[in-house]
Amino acid sequence: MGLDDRKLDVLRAIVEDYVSTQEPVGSKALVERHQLGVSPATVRNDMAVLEEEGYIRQPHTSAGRVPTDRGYRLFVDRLSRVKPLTPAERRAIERFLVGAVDLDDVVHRTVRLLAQLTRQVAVVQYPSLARSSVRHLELVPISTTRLMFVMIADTGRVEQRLVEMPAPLLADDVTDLRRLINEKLVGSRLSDTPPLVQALVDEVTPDLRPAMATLATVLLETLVERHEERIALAGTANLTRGGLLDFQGSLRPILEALEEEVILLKLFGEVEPSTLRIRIGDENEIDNLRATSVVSTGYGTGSNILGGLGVLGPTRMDYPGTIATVRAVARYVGDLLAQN
Amino acid sequence: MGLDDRKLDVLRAIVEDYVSTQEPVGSKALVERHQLGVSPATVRNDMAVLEEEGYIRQPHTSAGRVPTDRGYRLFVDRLSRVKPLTPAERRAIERFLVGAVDLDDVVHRTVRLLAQLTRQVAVVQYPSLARSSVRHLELVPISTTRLMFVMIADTGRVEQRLVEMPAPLLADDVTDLRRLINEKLVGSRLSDTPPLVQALVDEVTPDLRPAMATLATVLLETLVERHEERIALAGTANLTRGGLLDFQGSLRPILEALEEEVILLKLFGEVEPSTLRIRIGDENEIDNLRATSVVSTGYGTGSNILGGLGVLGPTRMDYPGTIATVRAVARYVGDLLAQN
DNA sequence: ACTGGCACTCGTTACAGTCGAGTGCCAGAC
DNA sequence: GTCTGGCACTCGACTGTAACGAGTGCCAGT
Repeated sequence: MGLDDRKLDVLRAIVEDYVSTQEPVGSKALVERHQLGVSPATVRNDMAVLEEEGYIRQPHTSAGRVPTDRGYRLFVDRLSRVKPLTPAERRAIERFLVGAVDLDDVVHRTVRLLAQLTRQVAVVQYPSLARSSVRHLELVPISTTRLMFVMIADTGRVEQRLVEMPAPLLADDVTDLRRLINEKLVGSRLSDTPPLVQALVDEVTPDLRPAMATLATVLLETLVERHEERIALAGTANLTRGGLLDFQGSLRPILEALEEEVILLKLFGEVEPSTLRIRIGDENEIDNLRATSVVSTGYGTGSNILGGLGVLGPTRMDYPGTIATVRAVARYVGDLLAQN
Repeated sequence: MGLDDRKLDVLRAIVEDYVSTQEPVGSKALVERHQLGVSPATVRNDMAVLEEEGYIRQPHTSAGRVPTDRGYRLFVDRLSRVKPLTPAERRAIERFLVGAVDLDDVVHRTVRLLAQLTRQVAVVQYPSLARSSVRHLELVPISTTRLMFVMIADTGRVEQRLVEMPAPLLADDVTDLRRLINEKLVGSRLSDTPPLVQALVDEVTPDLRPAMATLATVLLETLVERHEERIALAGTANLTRGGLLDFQGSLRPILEALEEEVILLKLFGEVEPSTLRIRIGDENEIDNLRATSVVSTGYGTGSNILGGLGVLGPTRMDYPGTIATVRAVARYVGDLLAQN
């Protein structure tokens, strides 16, 4: 299959024009707007080949061409160059963090920044507990049989949980439990804690064993199970840009998908170190998102990856710009979190 | 202005029909679907009066009538009866809370429940800190000059904040500070703390005074300022029901408004005890929400109001059903929080 | 291998005509 | 005085036709 350089140029031009105008692009308009050095007729021949190969298609017989998911994929993989951030964007990113007082604040600012810069729906996963380590564990007596258990992770994330104890506890007991738990668990990665937690039960004096067993259960539930993954979302209003031309007319399935934390976690939480991942249209496993593209990446301190973030938008999106922004924001957030 | 009983019946019938069919309702259809005991012609005369008074209007000359905001207002105030919950709804509400492990969980379940039952956008404010009281304050040393400060409220809400200390602290210093702060503040309502916090600085030994002053500042910031109000949202996908016929075609302004915490707080956070408030269309002060109605109420334990919750939807909504659901959910959440 | 020319397709727009739901009004009945 | 049946009228929704034009595919010529 002959996809020579010019055909690739044509595809690139089609993608760029369609992304910016939102309208099917014809051969004549193409040669006018790009210096291709050939006539419309030649471009038409190239287009016919590109269509045969499945990179573009015609919405109607008498309309211009539109990239297919496959076309976007080729564009992203081989035809686009990184678009450097504008100074304004750079400044916006640098400025967004001044005055961020805590983790919540950082995450919220980040997600809004991403939404604003890319003009798309932005998603930021809170630093995953599984990938953090324990900085401190606190037990606060609420009543003799109730404890509030608070965990502080090195990322600044705090989780708490009310625990019902099997038998009344004395203040000294609580102190003992607290000391023991902290001794054994502080500093270890949460994903490594299960064996440590198990071992805790044996470390303790027999009379405290039931209490510690209860605590251990709750610890495992809170620290290890998926429940504690949190996610922030912003920019849903951006879905309405392009007046429903994207998304074949219905925002419904997309809004529904965005409300499912499980789905968001699947999209933005499963990241490999320093890899930026792009899912275009049909490449999405989520049926509701077949009309969208997702750009996601991990962020973290150095090689240690903490969580994922990214954006979701129409397949017709400015990939080079979006990619650059997502990368830059991820790097900044990572640096910021490394500071504390 | 003569609005006799029959005219009111006609208005009620119009509202009910329009809400359920989503289409302008004409005189003939009205007498067929409701036992009004009069002819279409009579109804038409009544309609003319209702229109003159501004309760209904005609989208086009040859179309049926549609209630105006004013018409809905009259309907809500004087024409609708409370619609009892269905057993299924009752069961759903009772079931939603089983297994709620912490405050986050309660709030999330509540907001999803509300969205599901009313089929609208649901909003739940976390128990307001200003209206809670302090259960415990914890200081966790991160380094010699950094503390993590954690506050646990009686509602189960937990707030944390990283504090940079002006000078290194010893472990004993931290213990002292912790004890003192807890002694003075535990049990008091957050809105009452500012003078207490001020007094703290004087209670402490001179060498700890700078440290305490720093802490006091952070305490005030964290506890008293608006920043700490949190809000949960669900059901935005419900905005797309009725295929953009509501909302004059654009979800944009509504989605934008829903992203502004400030706006949501204004709508759902300013509640008076056990009052259910309804804002219909133009009655909203937020321009972006002129095409929507908001039903909000407070929830709390007994007379002590903790926060607000409610729903937002098209002015064309099932007011009696929505009101009943919002009330019921608020009561349940209040009871649930009272238990802990 | 590229180009100019040409016939063809088909969606878009405009316009005219019909249909019918719904109205307002009025004269007459109760 | 209030309600009703009847009737003319309005106007949006829908249908069909025609003209338009952007864009294409193909082919012969350079």
